[in-house]
Amino acid sequence: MQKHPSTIKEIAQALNVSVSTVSRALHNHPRIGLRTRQRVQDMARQMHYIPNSAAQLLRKHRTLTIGVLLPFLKEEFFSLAITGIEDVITPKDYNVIVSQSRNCFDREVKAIQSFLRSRVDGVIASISAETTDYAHFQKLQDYGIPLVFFDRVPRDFPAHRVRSEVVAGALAAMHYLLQRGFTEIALLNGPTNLEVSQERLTGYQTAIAEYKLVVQPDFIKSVDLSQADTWAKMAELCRLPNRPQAVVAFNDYTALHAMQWCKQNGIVPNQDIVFVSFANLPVTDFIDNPPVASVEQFAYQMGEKAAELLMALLEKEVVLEVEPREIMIETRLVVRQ
Amino acid sequence: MQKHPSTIKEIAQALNVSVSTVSRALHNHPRIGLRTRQRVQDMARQMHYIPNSAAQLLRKHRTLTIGVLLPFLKEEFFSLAITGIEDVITPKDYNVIVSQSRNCFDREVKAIQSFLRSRVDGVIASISAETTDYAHFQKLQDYGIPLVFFDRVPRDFPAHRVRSEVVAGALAAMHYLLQRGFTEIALLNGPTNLEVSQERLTGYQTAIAEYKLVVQPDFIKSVDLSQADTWAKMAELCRLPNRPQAVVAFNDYTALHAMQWCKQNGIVPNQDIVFVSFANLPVTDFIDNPPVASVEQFAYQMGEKAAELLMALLEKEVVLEVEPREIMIETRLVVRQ
DNA sequence: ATTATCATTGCAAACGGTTGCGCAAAATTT
DNA sequence: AAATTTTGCGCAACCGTTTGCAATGATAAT
Repeated sequence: MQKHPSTIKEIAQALNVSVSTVSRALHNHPRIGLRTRQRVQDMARQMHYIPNSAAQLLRKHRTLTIGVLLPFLKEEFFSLAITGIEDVITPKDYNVIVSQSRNCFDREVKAIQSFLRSRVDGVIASISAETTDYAHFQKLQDYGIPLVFFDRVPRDFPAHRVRSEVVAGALAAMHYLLQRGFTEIALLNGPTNLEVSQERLTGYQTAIAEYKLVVQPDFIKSVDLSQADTWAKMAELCRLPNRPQAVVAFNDYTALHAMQWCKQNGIVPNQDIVFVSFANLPVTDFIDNPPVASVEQFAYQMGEKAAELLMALLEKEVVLEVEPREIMIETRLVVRQ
Repeated sequence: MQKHPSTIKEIAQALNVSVSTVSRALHNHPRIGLRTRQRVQDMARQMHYIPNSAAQLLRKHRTLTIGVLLPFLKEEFFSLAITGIEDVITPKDYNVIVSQSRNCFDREVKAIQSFLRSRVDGVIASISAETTDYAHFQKLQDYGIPLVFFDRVPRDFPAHRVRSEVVAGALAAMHYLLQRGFTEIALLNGPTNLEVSQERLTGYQTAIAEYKLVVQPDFIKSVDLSQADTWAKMAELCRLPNRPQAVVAFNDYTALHAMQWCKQNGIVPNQDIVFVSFANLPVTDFIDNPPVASVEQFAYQMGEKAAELLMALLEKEVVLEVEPREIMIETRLVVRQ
């Protein structure tokens, strides 16, 4: 076998036909005779022909590749989402190229630039904890590259988005705690630039108002999603004269970090302080004393929906200037035991 | 701004020079005058020029893209490895396209085919639990595409590989248990097609021999790495007349699955049956009662080393027919508390 | 003044495909 | 039997870049 995969030109020579005939035969073009078509396809197989995507792009202006940008692959939420995306696009012969921002703005920008260079057909993104400037995403739009945000969608940037019903989820979480009789509930929220943080806050505040209680500003903390910051904010909470009885955490990792801190500081999680979180990731199955309840967010489905929306956008040749679509994924409070 | 990123041809027109001049100017070719070079680069910036990688590939026969194939992204071991890979290749302007086999042979083959179509420059792979046929990998080799296996390397297929010192790790794990006085130790091993399984077995057997004990075949189980199978094999182990006092598990997930089964069947993990595992993943930090010891495998470093080796292979124009290189990564037994 | 040298730049052919159009032969219609 | 349609295939341009080679004008050497 040779170093380079064979080309249609080589197939053409071997069969003594033109390259255009080979190209058409391989695509089952109806104007090519059945006989020739067979001969070409046989020869292609025999010569181990593999189409060169790059060459195809050059003519067709599509790479059959989409870029996926997300904060951390190691967070199960995102790897599940990727799987959802894969399952939608692979059957359509698309490929995905992933990049992690690791919650760092610069890396995010670099990733988008790289997507641009490889001329991805579309992008699915979940923004970093630091992102407040959206010029890099704007650039995608300017070039007409469809963009779908999921989960960590930006607050002030209009674009297609797939979100979960966080407000409802936060409400459910709060109702659960309030019904259990807790009144001192803290919110260990995420970065304020994320809409999903804002929504948690809304749900939190609404529920407190419903119960005619008063929101205590000290109980609302915003963490940058690092372990260190979560620990710091937990310390602040526990230093308050009225220590919270319960904590609603931004996600499972935040909750687990917070619970870690508790254990290291003589506070028994879910006993001294009750934890409720978002995401309900499979990893929590392994944990003996997980948050007592978690708002399931269906990561896989979010990935699926985001990919489906993107595929739909790619389908229509001209991306007509539709207003950004928003797809909501239900959430569900899962109470353990 | 326009729909398509501008091309060097457009830049050439705008400046009334030839495309070759533009191309050279952008690459700081010494034969282009300083003045022209400046004008071109300024104009390129102004017109938001982004090189088209596909077009470059066509000429240069390289995509600056590598394919990474692994079983599951959601397993922290692999997402850490990816991060290691990224950190090595991104500075060199390479991109990674990932595919999950999900331990399924067909998916693995499809992924490689897709890599081939996109003409990746190289491939880093960790094989699926099902893989015993290596024709798809052979194909890569035939086309001269460098291939580096890591962690889950095939047993009977010669290729570059990055492995950890599993035998030593298994020995350490066994020594730990034997020294604690256990004699009835089971091995909850992985699929036999994986070299890493074989190595665990070797370490296991060696240690038992060292202690003048006799290997009990019933104590050696091979699981397909699914939760269901792990549960089944644990059930078998516990049904034995002489139930094992300790279990060495293939990796953290296997251990956690096994411990789950124990809890559901009235057996207290690490008390009735002591668990030792491989990998020592960060997730285990969140677990109250993790395996008492774990053989740290340095996933990130494995990714790094694999990427470095691949880069080295890509560097040398002609991939001379060197014998497959093998890089060993140390392991270290971490005993908790 | 003539020639050799050098610094710049352009021409044109790739790279591997796709596709509109044209043309001949075969099949069909009148 | 002539006119028309259908069928099957090739020609050639093009996608965006790179690059060997030739061409140009300016400068230096003779």
